[in-house]
Amino acid sequence: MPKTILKIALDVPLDRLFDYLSGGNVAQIGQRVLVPFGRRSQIGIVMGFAETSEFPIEKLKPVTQVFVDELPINTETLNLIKFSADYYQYPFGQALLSALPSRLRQIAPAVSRKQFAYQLTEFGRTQSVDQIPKRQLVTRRVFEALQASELLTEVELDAISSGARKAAKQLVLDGWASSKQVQAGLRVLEQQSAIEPDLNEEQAHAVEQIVQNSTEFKAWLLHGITGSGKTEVYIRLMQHFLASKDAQVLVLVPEINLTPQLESRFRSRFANIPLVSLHSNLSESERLHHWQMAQSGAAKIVIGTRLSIFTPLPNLKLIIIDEEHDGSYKQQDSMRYHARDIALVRAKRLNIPVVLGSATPALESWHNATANKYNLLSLNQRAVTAAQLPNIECIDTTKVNLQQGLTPQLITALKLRLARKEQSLLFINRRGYSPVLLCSACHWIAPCMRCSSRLVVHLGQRKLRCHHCGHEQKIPLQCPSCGNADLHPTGHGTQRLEQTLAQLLPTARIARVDRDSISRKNALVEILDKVHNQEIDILVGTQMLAKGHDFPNLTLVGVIDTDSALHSPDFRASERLFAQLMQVAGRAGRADKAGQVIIQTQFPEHVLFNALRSQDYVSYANAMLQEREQVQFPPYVFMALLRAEANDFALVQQFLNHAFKLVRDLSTDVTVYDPIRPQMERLKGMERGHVLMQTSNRGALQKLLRNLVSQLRGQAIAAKVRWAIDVDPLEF
DNA sequence: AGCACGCCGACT
DNA sequence: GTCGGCGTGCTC
Repeated sequence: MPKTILKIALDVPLDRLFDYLSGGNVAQIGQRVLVPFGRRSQIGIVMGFAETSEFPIEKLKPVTQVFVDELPINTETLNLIKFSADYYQYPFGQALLSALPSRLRQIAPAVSRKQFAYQLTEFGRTQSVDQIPKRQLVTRRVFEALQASELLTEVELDAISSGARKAAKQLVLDGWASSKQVQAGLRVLEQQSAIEPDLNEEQAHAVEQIVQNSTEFKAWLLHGITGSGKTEVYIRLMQHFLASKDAQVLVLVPEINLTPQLESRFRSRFANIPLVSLHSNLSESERLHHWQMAQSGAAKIVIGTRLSIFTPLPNLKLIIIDEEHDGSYKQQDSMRYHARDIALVRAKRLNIPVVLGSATPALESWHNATANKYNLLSLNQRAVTAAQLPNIECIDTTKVNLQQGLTPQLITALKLRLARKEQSLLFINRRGYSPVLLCSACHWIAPCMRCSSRLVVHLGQRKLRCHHCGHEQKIPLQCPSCGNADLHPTGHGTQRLEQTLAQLLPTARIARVDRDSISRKNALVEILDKVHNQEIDILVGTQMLAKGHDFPNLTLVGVIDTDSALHSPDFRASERLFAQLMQVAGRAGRADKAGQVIIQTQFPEHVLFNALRSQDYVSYANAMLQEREQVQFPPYVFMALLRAEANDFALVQQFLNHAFKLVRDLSTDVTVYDPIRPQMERLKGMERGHVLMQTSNRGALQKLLRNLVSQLRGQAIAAKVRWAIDVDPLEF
């Protein structure tokens, strides 16, 4: 009996596979297919074969099309996604399809597209670069590259410059070059790799340890203070692994902002090794192309954001997770996975090493390191030996007269840098002009109608804006509550700080970096270039500035207001704040100049600042862990949230009460708490609530969640609210 | 999730 | 008389 039935995963919120007749088509596991589903067509992935079906055989439909020209997804990737879907209580088909580039979710064959490639004509070969005007730099470089190479594809041209395609087209018009269509591939230009810096003893030790254990699963926690040269350790490791034929390395980075930076550093050091990036700033076709290069094994280095943890990589030999503590590794909608945790699972299943790098490891990771589940490697010296640690001081804002929110000490320090022609960075985690619009008469505050939040004043556009739902409205001329015309923007945001500085220090050249000023595609790169060229004296910005950027002439970092995080009800707030402040402090004095960090706070004696002043992650982490253990918080217990939202809170409450009772009856090993409302009670017009489940027994929690989800799916009330399970939640 | 069917209220 | 509201049910 031939196996004529295909078991197919579809992008539907039903956690099962669907049976189809193969219809004579030959398909492999992991292959993409098109099938009829209800009245429409759907893309599916073949997950298995069978001879019989539980479903009435006469109702089975045949698959419409098998995309035989595409590589099937390998079983390692399928199994990893299956594990994730089970662990995070998410329908497998949806988890699988959402891990693919969007082009592969669309109903069209996605064979690698054709692209144009250029070569010199007979005439072009007789020409010299000196005939091209010196100012047409890109054209000159493209011409030289064409001289050096037989054929250059568009992707290869992109590596020269963003204007290189245009220059190549012009060369065709001039008769110097010709173009033709070729199958998209991935070659690299022959060029010299950048010079290798020497490693210090700690770096060398770290590399050696991992290299000596390179063929088995081990989790390495690379704890290195800012400037200690973690990236150089990654590069040496990659060199080692990539030396064996076909080997692939996956590097995860927290945000797209950091991708181009690391990408160019890797490209300069791995000039002849094919590298692709995977992040949401790519166009759909770029994303597909890069993904397919990874899947085929052509790309040896893959650098990407969290979603790239699910990329099929046939010869994966090493996973590196940079800034492993970063919260953006956790997806906050649909399947709420943590890319770092999935990376650990993937490495373990492949029996390969995984390296977690951070200056301030997540407490979960630190806990695992101290419990010897992870292997700890410490980098305590700054890689540039002359570089000194910054001097950190807290200024008590209750004891001095503030000038527009700035302490005299900070202003003096800023003036000193200006006089010395050194640069400063002011860190303030609030976008906009001021976070609150306040009525001086009745103390009315402009609220967001759709969220339980306040509207932020944006003076530039003369608008009030909600940073949670994006709602915008005009700034009212009088108080809607009492009619008073005296409305005050209260508190400080980046825009106001920028304005204040311009008044106080009229000679200073100031640049602001936040989501508003960076929305244009190359804006951040342009500002950072200006900083490097000493065209900026003071940078004002949000946490976007905290990460990765290296400014040798920056010697002062000011932190304006972080007190709200000190007393936040979120038990992870202080961990996050500490990591953030360590990171910004690390921006100061990276080269041969000692840095100064000034923190303005009402609580200068807070333990967090004491730890920060001595740059002592280890003691602070241990102290935080002790606290967590006493009150039984993660990592000492495992948590899961049942989140729900609806227009009408009564429905949410009814649903959560029902779920609460279910959980109570389902498991004795898991503690369940009464439904409560999250910090953001209302978001985008939806009333929200959640139920917290907690246990020291991960297996019991998994079992409970499986039962809970299957029971809830049948309930009428569950259809009236939007609900989701969040395993190992980061936000409450 | 879509997309149907289905049974009740105000409109050309 | 029908257009359309969203409840309910199904998809191999």
